[in-house]
Amino acid sequence: MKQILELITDKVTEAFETCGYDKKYGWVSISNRPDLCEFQCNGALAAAKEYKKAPIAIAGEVAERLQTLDMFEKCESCAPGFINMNLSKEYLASYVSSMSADTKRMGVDKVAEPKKVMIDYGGPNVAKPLHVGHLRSAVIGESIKRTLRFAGHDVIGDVHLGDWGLQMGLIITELKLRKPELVYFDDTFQGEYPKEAPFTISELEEIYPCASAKSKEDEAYKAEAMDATFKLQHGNRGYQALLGHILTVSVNDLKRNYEKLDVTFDLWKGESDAQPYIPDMVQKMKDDGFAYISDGALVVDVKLDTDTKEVPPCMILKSDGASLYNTTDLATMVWRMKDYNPDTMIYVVDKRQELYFTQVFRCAKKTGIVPEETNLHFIGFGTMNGKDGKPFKTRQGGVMRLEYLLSEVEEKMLSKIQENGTMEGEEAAKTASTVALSAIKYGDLSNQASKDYIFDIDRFTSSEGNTGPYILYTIVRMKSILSKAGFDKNSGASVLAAHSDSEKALMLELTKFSAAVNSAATEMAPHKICAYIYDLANAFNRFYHDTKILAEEDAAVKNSYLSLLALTDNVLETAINLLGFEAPERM
RNA sequence: GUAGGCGUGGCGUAGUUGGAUAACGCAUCGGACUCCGACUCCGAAGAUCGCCGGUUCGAAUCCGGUCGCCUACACCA
Repeated sequence: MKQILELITDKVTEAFETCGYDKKYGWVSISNRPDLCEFQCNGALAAAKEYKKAPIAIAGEVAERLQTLDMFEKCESCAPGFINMNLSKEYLASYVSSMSADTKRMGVDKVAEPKKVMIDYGGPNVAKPLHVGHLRSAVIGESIKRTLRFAGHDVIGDVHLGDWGLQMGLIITELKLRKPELVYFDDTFQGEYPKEAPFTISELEEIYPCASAKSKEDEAYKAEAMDATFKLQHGNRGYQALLGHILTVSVNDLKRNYEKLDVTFDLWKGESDAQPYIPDMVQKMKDDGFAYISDGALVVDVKLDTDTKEVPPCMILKSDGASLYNTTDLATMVWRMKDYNPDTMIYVVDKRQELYFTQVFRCAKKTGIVPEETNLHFIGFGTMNGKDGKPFKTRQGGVMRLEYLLSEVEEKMLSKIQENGTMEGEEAAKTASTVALSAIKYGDLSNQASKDYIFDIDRFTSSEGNTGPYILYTIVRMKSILSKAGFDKNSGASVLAAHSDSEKALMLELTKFSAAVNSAATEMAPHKICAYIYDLANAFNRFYHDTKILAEEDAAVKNSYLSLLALTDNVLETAINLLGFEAPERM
């Protein structure tokens, strides 16, 4: 279905042409003066230069021609040369009705050329609990994934686990100290290792920080951990079996936590999956003459003449010959290209890693790991700060676990529900977590991803203002009316011409859905969806305020109202789904 | 030091391919409704868009300079 702006632009373009002007002047935008009109065209102002004619004269000619169309209710020129347009109520109603008939997509077309997109987000570390630092990547990545998918692309999400390196050696070392009797530490053992892991997730979460702290004080301990890491990476059977257990236990726990956030991944690959590709990759870089030794380390130059800043070479191997983060990330691209051959790879990462990723991206292109036409896209997000404007910390000053943050917000929502006394028990708890998630995600996503933002729990959980709970409340209210009326939400029934200004305004807002989704998808900017949702919710509330829906006596009018409500509900629920949360039935 | 980002009413944020009176929320003040579920609606007050200059008929937006804050600058990920 064509977007409303395209349809109008088509007509205005045509009018410019028939009046003898270039069609490029016919572009139309949504009015920035809603008090004057709904849509505007500024083309006459620009055309005035080329045709050496007063802009108002050009605008007048074009407007006169447009007036003859029944698409418009009003179409007039306005000093110094604007063309102001209002759609006719009938035309608008018919457009909205066709949106309504399309109950799955509400008039949003899929992209003409779907791309295969891999999106790398999450980035949790094995054996370590998720903390608030992981929140933004998960929330933003999930939303972009869903939005691109809705737009029609083929999207694969990969969690990209941190499951390689010294941390594994540390865990093994500490485990050996505590339970030396385990068969994993018996080098002579030839049999099959137990299927059951020799630890639980809570033990694991305790072991890692303990080992990490010890290694900082105890040189010998650290040496042992490094040795364990080396053995693990060079085929020690027992250690590899342990790694398998660590992965299983940890990934199960991570899945549980991501599930609470309503975040899912198609792939649970990690750094360890990239290791087999490293030797050949490095060898090829050497053979092709890209990699050379600098200060003992193997590097690839990625500087460009156009750089205004110093871009250091991309390091491939450390001077001791060991691989590092870069190596793993590049090798990850190797298997991603080999197994999936995506058109685009997106990385949703802290913006402080931008320079690092330009190095890696350039290196990947230069060495041919990734072909020139593949799009590598870095989405850097800012820091989540506390009310003091500094990075978010617990009261004790530590890093807060994501689970605790989540339950704190849930408790807050639960107490609100209890105050209202509308529900209790399991339903109350479930609703509280649904609303809590909306508060957290909407609070995050309504800001531009690249900017820092302040996590203000009181503001985010409020049911007033531009918040998740406000949006949900608006939706719940609509659902309630629809169910009271016994209206089938998915009937796709048509809508009559607007009876009031607020109803027309609501319809106009609905027509902008397609454009909003499109720009959010192409710009990978979830905050655009938030802005749209909020505008739509407001438009609905204005309509709701001055229209008695259930009490409407004319059955046809009432039915039209309900259709409009169903469509609004449908659009809002689809939109919040793109943000990664959903609405409860009641709240 | 070099490079990048940011600076918009008291607070939190939109708006940056240049376009009409700089938008929204919170907070403040005044009304309406209290009916279809924590509400909602209408209105008022409040910003020389960090500062200076330039380009333009027109600048929050582009250019130059300047101040402030944040960040990154190879053997950590």
